[in-house]
Amino acid sequence: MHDCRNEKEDAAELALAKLRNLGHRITVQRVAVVEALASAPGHQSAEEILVRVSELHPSVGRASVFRTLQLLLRAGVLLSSSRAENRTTYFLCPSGRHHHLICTQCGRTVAFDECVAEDLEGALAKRYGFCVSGHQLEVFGHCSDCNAFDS
Amino acid sequence: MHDCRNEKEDAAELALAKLRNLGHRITVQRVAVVEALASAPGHQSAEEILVRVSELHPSVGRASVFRTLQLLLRAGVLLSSSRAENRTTYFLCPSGRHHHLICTQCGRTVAFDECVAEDLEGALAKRYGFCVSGHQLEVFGHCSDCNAFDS
DNA sequence: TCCCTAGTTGATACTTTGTCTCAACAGAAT
DNA sequence: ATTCTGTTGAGACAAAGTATCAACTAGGGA
Repeated sequence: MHDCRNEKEDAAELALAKLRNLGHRITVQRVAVVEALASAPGHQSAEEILVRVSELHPSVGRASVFRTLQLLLRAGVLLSSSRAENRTTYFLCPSGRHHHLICTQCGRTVAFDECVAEDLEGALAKRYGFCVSGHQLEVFGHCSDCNAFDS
Repeated sequence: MHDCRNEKEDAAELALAKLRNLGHRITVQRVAVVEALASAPGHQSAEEILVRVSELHPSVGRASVFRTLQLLLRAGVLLSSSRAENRTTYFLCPSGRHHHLICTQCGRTVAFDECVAEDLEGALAKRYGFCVSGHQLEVFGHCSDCNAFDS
């Protein structure tokens, strides 16, 4: 349906464009972090990102990686979950919409596409004065493997 | 509309009942953690929970608190967010459904009630073989105060 | 009631994750 | 070139969470 490599490249470009639009400078460090995020499929932990960044650009400091992650989170192009994969993970998602089905037993995570909250965003924006930039939906439960061991 | 105190008591009782039903023992330590979670409105950080637990029951160890939090997460009665309030927070929610509007700038968090994913759960259960126990929707954006400073 | 045993605990050391500080540096506009 | 502001790396620090293991206990059965 989609070409994953192009999606990833788009995600990286969109993320950097968003930073630029918000008035932030595009530095080699920030590019390295975004490329690290885009270079792997799925969610990555902090440690995985640190390793990838230091492979791409060894001189980038640890603090800059975390600063960039925070910046991307605030810009709404990066999502994080402390439940997926049973550790805190990051996922580059410039669309600001990301949905997962997470097994609370084994941490197995499945992405899905249905968007259920588009309509909601307008209503919330009006009611609370929020300027909505995206959303994240996590559905919890037990996967088929883990169900087998349940009572 | 609702009586908050009763809601909180219900939440604590439901949470403990869920643990018991899953075959876990109800110990004074676990009761203390659940009561600590239920004793404050809104989200609490790990440190706040640790303080409250040690007030309620000073002999409860740090490891037991985190073990109980993990147990409650897996049981589907506790939700956590690493974005709300700009730190990792926990929220006792036996219904398994919890929704927030989070300002990515200042961390301000507003809860809302609309449930948009009920229909989705059945479809996901069927498609992926998941036994769904709940979901968490987080909507990101800028609150009215922070909008004032945006370009 | 007492016993048995698997489940649970506290203490503590450890790891991971993330933040802070500050002097040095870099980009863009003058 | 100068200036101003945003950004960086290093490393100390803090917060959050995990692992280990001997000791303890809840709760079902005898």
